[in-house]
Formats: sequence, structure tokens, C-alpha cells
Amino acid sequence: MVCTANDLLEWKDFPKGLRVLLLDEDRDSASEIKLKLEEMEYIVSAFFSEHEALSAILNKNESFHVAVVEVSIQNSDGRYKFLEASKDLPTIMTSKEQCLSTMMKCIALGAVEFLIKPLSKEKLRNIWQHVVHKAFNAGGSATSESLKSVKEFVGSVLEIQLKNIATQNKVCEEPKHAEMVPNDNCDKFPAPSTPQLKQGGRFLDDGDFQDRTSGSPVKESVDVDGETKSVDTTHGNSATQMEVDPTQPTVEIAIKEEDGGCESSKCVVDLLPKHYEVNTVNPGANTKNSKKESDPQNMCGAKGNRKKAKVDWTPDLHKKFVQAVEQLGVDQAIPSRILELMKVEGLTRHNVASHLQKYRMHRRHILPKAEERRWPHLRDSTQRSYYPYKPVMAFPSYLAANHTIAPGQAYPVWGQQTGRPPGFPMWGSPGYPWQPAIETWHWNKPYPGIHADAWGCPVLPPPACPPSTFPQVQGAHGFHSPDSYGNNSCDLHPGEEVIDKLVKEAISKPWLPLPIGLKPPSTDSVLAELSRQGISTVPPPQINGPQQC
DNA sequence: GCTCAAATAT
DNA sequence: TATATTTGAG
Repeated sequence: MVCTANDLLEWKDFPKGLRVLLLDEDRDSASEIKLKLEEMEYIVSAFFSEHEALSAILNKNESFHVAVVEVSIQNSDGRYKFLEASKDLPTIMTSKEQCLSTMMKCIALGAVEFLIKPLSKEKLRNIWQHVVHKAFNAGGSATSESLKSVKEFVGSVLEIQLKNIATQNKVCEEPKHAEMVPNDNCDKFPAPSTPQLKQGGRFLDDGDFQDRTSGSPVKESVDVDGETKSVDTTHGNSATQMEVDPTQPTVEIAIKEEDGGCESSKCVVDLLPKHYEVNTVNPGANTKNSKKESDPQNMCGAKGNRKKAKVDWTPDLHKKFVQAVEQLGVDQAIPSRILELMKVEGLTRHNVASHLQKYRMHRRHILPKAEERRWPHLRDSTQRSYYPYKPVMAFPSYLAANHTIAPGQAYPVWGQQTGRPPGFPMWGSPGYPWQPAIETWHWNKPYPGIHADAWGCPVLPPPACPPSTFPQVQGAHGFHSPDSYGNNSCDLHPGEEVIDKLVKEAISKPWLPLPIGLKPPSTDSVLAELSRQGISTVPPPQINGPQQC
């Protein structure tokens, strides 16, 4: 059963009474989750097999608003089938295992969220949001009628909130709308995933909604246990949207709006140049109003008092920026001209200036060290302290050395990145000069399940102290064991020089196996790079099977 | 209008 | 705590 907007409008004690289908083979886990859900006055039907669960869904007497389904490596195939068979039901997957491919597949098959066990009450509390989201975005096609419902629905919520402001003047800290917002403090219990009712429309400053007409992927920024994640809610093709398609002409800038003091109520609005007017807090004026807006007295409350817009420098936006800078020449690039070239509505000169500042800082302070190590022969004392157009390996350099790739083609280190999970640094890791900026985030911070794709990316054991796990000497190509280098048996990470040497050796002798600890670029990334260079015919790659979970 | 650095947010 | 972004002074 799909809960409709009208159902929600008439639902007095929402989300109390939410009917939850629970599918979990582990009976202990199932009963634990069931108990927690029931404490929130949700009505839970637990099932231990897909068959039972699907029967219950098909049985017209049983209708559910949301499903919580456990998945493991062993039962994943069945769960995928379940997901396909229950597309109308917002389904939250849970698992003890953090397996990226399983997670991706589930999301791609329409799961609305993937939660890693154990499931806390806080995680479970807000599953109702998926019901609301589904209600207003049924099938991903927001009809005018459903938009109207959203308007009415949110309008009524706002009305009540505004009344609360009048009486309590603290709606931000503690949303009191019992019918829609769980009673918990919004900071204390951030929504595990908060579809922000914006897929079919978005909230405008004046409280109105504007249709989203573009077919561009819709991303949402949500808070998961205090961690912001970008979640694509376009069912059915989520996985394909995890990377930015460089061929996509539309560059979105996501402007985060934060209602003062209420982190969980923040929302990210994607702005599409030429199609949308800037509709955050009058971003063009945000610097002028900033003082007033940051005034704590004005942070919460009625419309129009939203805090400044925050520009999210997405890879695409950054790519535009870099292109503009390069077009102008690094030395001639000034904010106003960059802004002109970027042609992104909503972006201010201040935003660009700020980004430019960081860009320059990065080049001045990070690159020289890295580049000088790598390109000592290019040192030129007459140059400024950075090398604007030095080549960077975005693919194995031996290909270039063999003239498979035009030698003049180079990538600025600060080049186009393909994407980054929020929270991951954008500028790469200064400690590894050979590391192209592209995809640096894959490994700059631990992210279970994602393996580094970049050439020469050191894949090192955790810095903890399990000596037996450190790669052992592997002929001439292996890392030396720590003991042979020194004294600290706990310092398992080789020095940069050692890594540099190994990488150089690996590059110069591509026919030899890579040393343990270095990973080759993924076939896809190499092919994509070659394709970008206009090279379409390459020898069939040696396929190393993808990392299995 | 630009740059830098402090302040603030995440 | 680290990093990203905004803000404001010069």
C-alpha cells in the first residue's frame, strides 16, 4: 500500500500507527527491532522469510506503510527480488555488514535507505519520513496534484509551527508539532535520512513551492547520525548517479540553507543555471544581510529570517571554476571575471573569491612541495612558486610514455574531480604527490567498501599495530618490513620517499606485478581517461575482478 | 573590487 | 580536530 498525501493529511497522530513490515531472519534481531518500533507506537509485523513477507504484502488485508528489511551476503539475492517485488513500499534495508556493493544494489533497486545494525531507536524513530516522501513523490512523478498536496500539507505544518513560534518562540530548537514531528529534540535525533519534500517541489523563501522541471538528478543532503550524506532519491537509477557525468551540461550548485540553530532542518537546494532563479535567502544579498541574519535573535522563526546560503562546491561546480580560471590564466583570474565565465546563477563574487583563495592557497602551499619532488628538472627560479600546467597522472604514465596518449596533454592537479562524499576533503592529500586530485577522496579517509582507484594510491593497513598484517617484502617490489627500516615496529607506514620510489619503479616496469600496498587504477578509470583523450581502441584490459564484499 | 585572515559552520 | 566556507577589514 502506498500512503497517499491525502492519507497523511487525515492521519491525526502520525506517525503513530505506522504499519511496518519487518523482515529479518535473525529472530533475536527481529524481536529487538520490533520492540523498539512498538515503543514508538508503530504497528509491526515481523516476517522471517521473503516469501512470508511478500505474501503479506500481496494480501489485501495487510497493508504496510514502510518495510524494514535485513540483508546479508547470504540472502542478498532474495532481498533484491523482494525489493523488486515491493517497489511501491518504501523499504529500508538493514545489515550487519557494511558491503558497498550490496548497499548500492539495494539503493539502486529502490531501497530508500540502508542502515547498518545495530539499529538504535533514534535510527528507527524517523522511518516515517520515507512514508511522507513516498506519498508526495509517488513513482518519482510529482503531478500537479501531488504538489498541491505537498503545499497544503507543508502549509498546514508551517501554520501550526508559526503558531508555536508565537507562543513559544523556540520552534527551531524543539519542533512541537506533535502531528508531524516526533517529540524529540531535532538536534538530538537527526533523521537517519530525511527526504526533505523537495523532489517534487522545493521550498521557496516566501513559503511557496516551485516545480522542479529538470530531469537532472536530485540529490539531497541529509543528516545521518550527525554525518551529512548526499542521497539520491530518484528510485531506480541511484547507482548511476553516484558519479558526476562530465558530459552533463547542467552544473548544479547546491546551496545549503540552514535555519538558525536547527541543524536537522537544514536543506540543500539545487540550483540549476538558466532554469532556476536563485531562491535561497536572496543569495546575492547574503553578505549584506549576514550580520542581521547571524544575529541569534533573528535566527529562528518566521520566514525570511533564514541564514545565509552556503555554496556547496560540487565537483561540477568546481570544474566550472577551474575551467574559468584556466581560461583566464591563473595569474589573471580574478573573482569577478571567473564569475562571469562560470555563468552560474546564484553564485556571488564572494563565493568565487573565497574559493579562489583556497585554490591559490592550495597551489602555493601544497603543490610546490609535491611537484618539486616529482618534477625537479622543471624547477625554475623565475617562476612563481607553483607550476600551473604541470602534468599529473590521471592514468598510468607509461601509457603516455609509450605515446598512447598525446604527451602534451596534462591535467592540473586541481582538476575535475568526479565526486566526493560530503565530508571528504576536496583538495587531495598533500602527503602523496603522485596522487591525482581526481578521486583523492576515495582513500584520503577510510571509507569501508570503497577501494582506491587511483594509480599508485597507497593502500595501507590501518595505522594500528598489528605487525602481521603489514605487507611483507615481495621481491624487489615489496615494501620493506618496518624492522628493516627502523626501529618503530609500530610505525607501519613507509616514508614518502619509499613510496615514491616504489611507485616510480612500478611505473617504469609496468609488466611486473604491483607491490603489495599499491593498487592499479581501475580499468574503468583508465578507459574513461583514454576515452576523454579520444582514444577509443585499447587492448583488452586484464580484468581483475572487482573487490568482493 | 581584490586579498587575506578571522570567524563560523560542518 | 580538521576542513570548508563566509565574513569583514584593509
